[in-house]
Amino acid sequence: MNDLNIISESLYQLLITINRQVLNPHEMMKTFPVPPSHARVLFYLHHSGVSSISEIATNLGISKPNMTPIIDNLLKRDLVVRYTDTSDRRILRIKLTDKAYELFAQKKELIKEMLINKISNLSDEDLTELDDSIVKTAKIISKLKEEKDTKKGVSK
Amino acid sequence: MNDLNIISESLYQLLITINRQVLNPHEMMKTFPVPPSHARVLFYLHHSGVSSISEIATNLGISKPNMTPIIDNLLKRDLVVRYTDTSDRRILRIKLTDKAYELFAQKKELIKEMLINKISNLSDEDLTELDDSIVKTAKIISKLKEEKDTKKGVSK
DNA sequence: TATTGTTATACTCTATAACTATA
DNA sequence: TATAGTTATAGAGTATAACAATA
Repeated sequence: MNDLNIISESLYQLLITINRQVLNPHEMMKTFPVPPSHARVLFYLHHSGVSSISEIATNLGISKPNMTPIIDNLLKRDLVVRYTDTSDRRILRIKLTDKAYELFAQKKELIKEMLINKISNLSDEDLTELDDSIVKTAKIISKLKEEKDTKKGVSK
Repeated sequence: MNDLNIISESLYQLLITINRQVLNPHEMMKTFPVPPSHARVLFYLHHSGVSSISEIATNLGISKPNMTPIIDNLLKRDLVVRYTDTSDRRILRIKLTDKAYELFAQKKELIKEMLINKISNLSDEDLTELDDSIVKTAKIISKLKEEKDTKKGVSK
């Protein structure tokens, strides 16, 4: 029988350490050519695929009226396309463009370069152990369920 | 000889997985009773101790004029105290109050409860392996150097 | 009658330029 | 002359309430 309290403490410390020493989310968001809320919408679409405006708003905790200028801005920058759902003409579907996918690929490479730079001073022994423990951690964490509202339309 | 490219890919995937499945930084920031920039100042002070206004501004990428209302607001909420440096009367030192430290302790407990809730469905075997790999990962990551500007006063 | 998304609007957060005080 | 921090101000981001269109 495991002590969940101890494991959650370890996990908490890991999260703190990562944010301080590896990748600060705020710094990462700032590398995107759009404001933070807009970048969050892009991340959401990158992960979830085509989504309605309400679905994005609910899952990201952004107010619906605020979505209009955000999507307008992303449209202007050719990062998303917007089209009406044929079966329910109230709903607008938002989809990332190829340009957006390219942007994500570029950012990923930049982040990886930064990570390489950070870990390059570790000993070979540490690197081997790090790779092993990272893969194990990620594998188990990916089993955790992700809570998300996947309804097409979304009530309050 | 390790392949840094492969390890950085593993690390990148871990960061993505954590943000999606474990703890979203944006959600965590929103639980603080102050705007995001104010919460970032609190985090900075919690980690770095007493700091000057310029030091905080430079390290967090916040403009100096913007620091004035942020510190005023934190003062009003009794989360920081402000006092003049005796050796250089231009400099204001900012320090967290006991109330702020209590707030951090409370938030930590809430996050740990949330983490326990998330991992409680894992098998005993997974939990044992998770704890082991987390501790190993955190130990090695904590060896990475943290870049920070520690000058008292700070130029551009 | 309920839901999707928008408009109108006010409030909050933020950055740039010009300033005062101290070194 | 340079630096710490502030004031003034305009712009960007956000949320609440009321609305039009569709179901």
